[in-house]
Formats: sequence, C-alpha cells, structure tokens
Amino acid sequence: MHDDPHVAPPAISDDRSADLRAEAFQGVRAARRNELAEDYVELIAELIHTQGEARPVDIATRMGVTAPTVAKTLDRLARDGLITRAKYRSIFLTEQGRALAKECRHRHEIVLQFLLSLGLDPETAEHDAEGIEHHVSERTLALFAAFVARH
Amino acid sequence: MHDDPHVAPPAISDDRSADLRAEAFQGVRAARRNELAEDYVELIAELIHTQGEARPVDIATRMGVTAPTVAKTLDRLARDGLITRAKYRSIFLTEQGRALAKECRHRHEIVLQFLLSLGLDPETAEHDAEGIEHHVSERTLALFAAFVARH
DNA sequence: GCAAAATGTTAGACAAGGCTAATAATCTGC
DNA sequence: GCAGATTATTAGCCTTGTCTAACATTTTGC
Repeated sequence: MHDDPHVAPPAISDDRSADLRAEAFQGVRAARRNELAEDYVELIAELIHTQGEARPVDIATRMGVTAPTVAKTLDRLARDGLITRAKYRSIFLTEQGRALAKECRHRHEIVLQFLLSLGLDPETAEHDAEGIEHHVSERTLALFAAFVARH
Repeated sequence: MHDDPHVAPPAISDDRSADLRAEAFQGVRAARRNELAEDYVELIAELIHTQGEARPVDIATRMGVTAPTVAKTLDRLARDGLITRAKYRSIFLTEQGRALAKECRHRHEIVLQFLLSLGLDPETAEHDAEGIEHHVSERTLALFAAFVARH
C-alpha cells in the first residue's frame, strides 16, 4: 500500500506515479476522441456564419478529406446530438452543437492570440493552434489569456 | 480561378484560405497518427532507464490500457522499425526508436518547463504537456525554450 | 425544361486502436 | 522442481476514420 521502507523512496511512489500517468494518458486519449468532432462543429459554425450555410462539399474541401468521409462523420455528429441534417440538405447545429462550437472558438482564439503574443508568425500560429487547442486545460487557458492581456 | 470582382474580396481568397486550412488539418491528422507511437517510445525509453527493462505489463499500467492492446501496438511499432521484440521477452528500442524517444523527451521537457514557467501547477502542467507536445512546431518550441530561459 | 455539372449518398474495403475471453509461457516460493 | 501467480499472446469483436467506386439527387445554364 505504502512505500517499501527498505528502498529510497522517490518523491512519489512508483504505483502512484504510474496511476497518475495512466490517468493523464486516458485524459489525452479522451481528448483525442473529441478532436475531430470539435473541428467539424467549429468549421460548420464558421461556414454558417461566413457562407450562410454549411454544405458537405465545403467541409470536405476545408478539412482536406473526401465527401464520403464527411458524410460518415456527419452521421456520427448527428447521432451524438451535435447537428441535424436531412438528405441532400445543408447542415445545422443543435443547441449543444452551437455551445460546443462557441467554446471551441473561444479556446482557439485564446491559443492563437497567445502564440502570436509570443512572437510566432501568423501561419505557424494558426497551424499550431489547431493542434494545441484540444489539449489545453481551463487553467492553462486562463494563463494564456492573462499573458495575452498584459502583452 | 480568381476572386469574383463583384464581391468585396477578403484579405485572402476563399479558395486559397480553404486550401491552407485543408493543409493545416492534414498536418494535424498526420501528427495525430504519430502521437501514440511517440507516447509508447518515450515511455519505453523511460522504463528502460528507470527499471532496467521495458515490459508490456508496465507499459499497460502506465498507459492505462489492457495488455492485448499493448501487444498489438508493440507489433505495429516493431513493424515500423521503432522497437525489436521477441516472444515473452522485454522490449528494446532500435536506433530509430531511440532517436525518436530522445526527440520526444526533449520536446516534452521544454513544453513542461514552459508551462511551469507560466505558473501552472505541476500536475496540470504534466497533463497538458502530454497532450500539447505532439502539436508544437519547431518554431513554437524555440519560443517556448527562449521564454523558459529568461524566466 | 432539360442535359450536364455539381453535389450528396451508399456500399464496401482497410488500418488503427480499443476491448474481453481463452490460452500459453515464464517466474516465484516453498 | 513443481504449483500457483504473474505475465504475455492469440483470437475475435467493435468503433472510428479514411478511401474508391458506383449511384442518386439537386442545381445550373442554356
């Protein structure tokens, strides 16, 4: 249960450390599972805003995947209650989808501004923000926002 | 091909912007495909260093997955030339695997120190670093390192 | 208002990454 | 040195996310 008294104990016992690690990885894997949904929902919100509607073909172009891939992914999003769709019609966000999109956009914006504040060029900043935004905790986000505010 | 002259052109044409976006997402997806391999290789290196050997059971515990999942993943890593293994024996890194592990550890360390410098608590920092490290470009990493150096 | 173009869907394949259940090998303690 | 515990593997299933090929529908341009 506790540290073996005969060996020099590390700062944290191996068991506890391994458990913490496992939790961290499980959290990361959970985040990874949501990344694609978040990317889609964020993009759909943006398309609705800028183009007036979100069509599969535009999603496919911007995501860099084929139309059938988009179709299947949209089916999953619909199943998960993030969007509604009708055959051959464009996509709508549900209330839940809109909430997620808003949250994602917020996170994305803070991460992006943070990277820019740090002196990164806009293109790399956009690129890295896309990858990083899904893995930033509330605490880290708050620190990023504070940093942006004072620079 | 070019902007329709009848509408107010955005800073960047929609086509170009959509292409850039597609590239960014493809890059992110590519990074995602490597994440698991990087996590494993990094962990294997650490286990070899701290325990003297890397056994599947310890990998499973620390990754928070079951033994068969580890076995299958290790087969892929072996196929991809990152590790060598023999039935019922512990795992070794190839030259390529060691190089990847070293690079990952380096990135991880910088991201972690950066988050700590920013004032994040150690546990959250470790957790976020685990997710972020795979999505940080060379440029961003350099900026992180510079920030750590002057704080 | 119809033919052609554009868009959307369906079917089916495949790899990755996860699981459980069952089996096999190794290691450990007496 | 053997029985039981631990560890590793295999088999088989599931979901996600990607693709191509084929087909269906809608939109558009005369």
